[in-house]
Amino acid sequence: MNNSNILDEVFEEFVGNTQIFNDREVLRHDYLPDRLPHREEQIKCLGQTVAPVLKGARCSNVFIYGKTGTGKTAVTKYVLNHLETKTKEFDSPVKVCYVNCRLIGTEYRVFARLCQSLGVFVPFTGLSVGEVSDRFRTGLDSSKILFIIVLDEIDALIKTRGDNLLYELTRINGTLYNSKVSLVGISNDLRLKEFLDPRVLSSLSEEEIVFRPYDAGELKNILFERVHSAFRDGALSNGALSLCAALAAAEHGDARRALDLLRVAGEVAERRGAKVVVEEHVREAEKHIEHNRVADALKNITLHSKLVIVSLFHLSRANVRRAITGEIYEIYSELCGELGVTPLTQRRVSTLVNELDAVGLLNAQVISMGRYGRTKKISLEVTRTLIREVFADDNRLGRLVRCKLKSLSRHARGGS
DNA sequence: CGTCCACAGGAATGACGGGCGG
DNA sequence: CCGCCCGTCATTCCTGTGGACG
Repeated sequence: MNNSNILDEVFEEFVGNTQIFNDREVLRHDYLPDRLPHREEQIKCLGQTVAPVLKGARCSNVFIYGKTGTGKTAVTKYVLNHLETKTKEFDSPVKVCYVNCRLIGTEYRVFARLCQSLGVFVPFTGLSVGEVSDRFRTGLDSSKILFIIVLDEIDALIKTRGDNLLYELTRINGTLYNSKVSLVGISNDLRLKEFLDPRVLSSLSEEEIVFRPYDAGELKNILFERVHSAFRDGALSNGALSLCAALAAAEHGDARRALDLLRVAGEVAERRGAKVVVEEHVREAEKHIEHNRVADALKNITLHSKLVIVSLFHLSRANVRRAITGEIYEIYSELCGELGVTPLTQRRVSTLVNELDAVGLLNAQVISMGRYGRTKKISLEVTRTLIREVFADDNRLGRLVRCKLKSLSRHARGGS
């Protein structure tokens, strides 16, 4: 076969590939469609709540909650986008600022973000929180507006930083003369209320909107809405569509998940050179997504967290299914020795374990062994094959994964 | 029924790299 | 340049505790 034949094949394949998608962007979960099925009620409710700003009055604070992928962010953005275009029509002094608290991360940066949206300059570090908050306050008051602040994924911020920020924001109106603030808080966690100061809670939830999970039928409709623009005609089988909806419904009623499944299934089909996306591609997509999620998580943790994982890897290889903190720390220390790195304290490793638990790379449970103390039983939530695969690229870690450990010989017998 | 293990996990503190305003 | 503050990571010190064992 000569070279031009090979190229012909490659090109042929690529051209064949375009059979599946029309526009895959439509399937991204951050894509904002112009219709949001099964959320009419919430749209109406939020719309009614914010409407007063069109007449120059402050609107009530709103507290929105529901699990991931139930459309909270989409509905909020949808309503506020429409509100903003309306305000231009009416020429009302309304401004909206959307903040994702999980990405922004700290109180300081939230204030910085708010300042930035008002055109007030603040350095991204260097000032005291009080200073930034003052600048925000004066900047806000002098711009004479109705300011709507959307705090998305508010639970992430509160769990790590407390409700200080919310407390200040809910009270800020008392110190303003020319401007007013309204808050829209969005939380994935229903129990968030328990973490909040009652005063903050009552002020924040002047209005409440609940987003229930979608059921399989609703998910199917949501997907269906986007299928026409996303896929070529006939490139998606009905079975594949239903399966995506069913799988996502079984999990949390998570639309984001359903969209991801559908998009990846399409990509799988494309790569296989198939003309139609079928159930099997969806199953494949499911594995694919999970695999990537875990591999990414493994890559994006610090060296010491990786060493904790490698410790568990070795224990699990020696048939210790559920290790305890002490065992892990021992092996971890040895691994550090191998690398010539000074080990962290057990206290620190303990919180690393908790963090890894939260990400889902391992499972940690506090248990009491009575006479023999109180500790955490820790087990790996990742297959050993995947760990080998991910760490193989890394020189040092690859060696650690392959090597034999002295301290392990003692545990090898014990088992359990 | 008390003891006591092997830690859990909170609080205080510090080192460090970044960046301020004066 | 200085003194100050930030967030992050880590250490040190600490008090708390479920339940098997004696």
